Amino acid sequence: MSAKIQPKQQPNYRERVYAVVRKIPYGKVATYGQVARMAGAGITARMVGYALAALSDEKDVPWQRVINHQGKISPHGYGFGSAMQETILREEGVQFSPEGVIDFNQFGWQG
DNA sequence: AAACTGACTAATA
DNA sequence: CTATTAGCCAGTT
Repeated sequence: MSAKIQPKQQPNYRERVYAVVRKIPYGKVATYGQVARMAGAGITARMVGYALAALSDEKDVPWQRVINHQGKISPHGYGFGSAMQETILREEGVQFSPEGVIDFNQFGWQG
């Protein structure tokens, strides 16, 4: 019997990160550290970034709503991915300061 | 297997 | 306010 199928873990830490990111409501933003803490122990701010980077084109995850704790968008890599992120957030109603900073007091997700 | 890198944060100076 | 250092852990080379 039996058979214990799956010889391996499934619990991808990424799934936990995505689950939290999906919870971010429209028009709100959260920091990597915040998401990491909500995802539970074992998840660090960097892991959130890796998970999102590995995400790729999953539209099921509002990765654009995740920003760094400075209230700004972190520089990605090549291309203007970060610029696109700002555009998307503006579309959602998020306002940016002249410096490109988002006011957590107004748009920060309080979960 | 060791070394390097990376969408981060917090603490210190 | 900026700059620097350390901690963090997974994925890649």
